[in-house]
Amino acid sequence: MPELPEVETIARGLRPRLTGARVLAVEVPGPHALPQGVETFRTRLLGRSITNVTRRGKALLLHFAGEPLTLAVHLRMTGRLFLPDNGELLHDRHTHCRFLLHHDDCPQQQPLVYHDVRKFGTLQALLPAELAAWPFFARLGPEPLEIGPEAFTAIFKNRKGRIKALLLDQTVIAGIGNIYADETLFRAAIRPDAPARDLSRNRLGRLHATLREVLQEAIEACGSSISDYRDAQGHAGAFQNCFRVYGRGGKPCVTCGTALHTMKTAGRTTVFCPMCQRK
DNA sequence: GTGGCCCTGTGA
DNA sequence: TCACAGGGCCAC
Repeated sequence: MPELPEVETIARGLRPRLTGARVLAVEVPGPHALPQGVETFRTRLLGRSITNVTRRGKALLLHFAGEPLTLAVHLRMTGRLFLPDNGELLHDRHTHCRFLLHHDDCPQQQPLVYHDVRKFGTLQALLPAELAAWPFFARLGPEPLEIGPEAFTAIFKNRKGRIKALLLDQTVIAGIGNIYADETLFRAAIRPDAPARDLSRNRLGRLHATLREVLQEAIEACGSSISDYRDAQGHAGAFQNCFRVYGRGGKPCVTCGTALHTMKTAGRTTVFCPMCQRK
C-alpha cells in the first residue's frame, strides 16, 4: 500500500510525537507481523527511548537511544502505524501490536498501534549488523529525491528490462510503487513497456525530473488514500484526487481524450495513454 | 521475464 | 462467486 510519499508522511507525523518517548509495554495480540518472534521483539524494545523516526524507501525506521537499535517497519499493502486519539482500533481484530509509550513531559501514556488487515507487513527490532544484513534493506537502490539527474540516467541507461518494471524494482531505485510508477510515466510521456535501453538521455532526464515532481507533490498532499492508507494521526491523504492514470483504465486521457489502456507489467495492473505515451 | 503465494475485504 | 487491491519473495 504505502509508497514513498505515504511512508514519508507517516514518518513526519510520528517524528515530533515519538521523539523522546519511552516504550513502557509491548502488547502482541497476534504474532503475524513479528518474524523475530514475540519475546526477542519485546525484550529488545522494552524500556528503550525513541530518538528519531526516519524513512528509507518504503521502510519506516524508529531509532532508539543508547545501544543502537532500529525498529524497522514495512507496511506492505495495508499496514498502518499510528497514534490513536480516542482508542480507535486499539482492540480491533486486525491490530497485531500495541506499544505503550511514555513522555517525561506528559503524564498520560500514549498508545502506538500497528494495524494490518492483510498481515503482509513486518516489524523488526534490529541491531545495526542485523539491519545491514536484512536483504530487503541491504539491497535498496538510491533514494529518488536524493539522486541527481546524471546518476539517475546512468542507472537506467543500457539497462535490460522495461522501464516500469525497473522503477518498481526496489534494488534499482527505492520507494516507488504501482501508483507513482504509472503517474510518473504518464507525465513523462513514456510507455510503461518501453525498454529502458531505448530511452534517450534526454527522456531519462525528463523522467528523473518528473519523478521528483510527482513524489514531491504527493508528499505535499500527504500521500494518496485509496481505502486503507491513513497517516500517523489517522488522516487520509489527498493525492488520489490528482491521479491522471492510476485506476482510470478505459476512461479518457486528461490530455487528449483517448481511452486509457490497461495491461499487466511486472505482474501489476498498468494504465497508460496509447497516444500521449511513447516507447 | 511471468505466475503464484502470503491474507482479508470489497465491489462487480 | 470471482477478480482484484499502494508489496515482496520464490520457483519456473
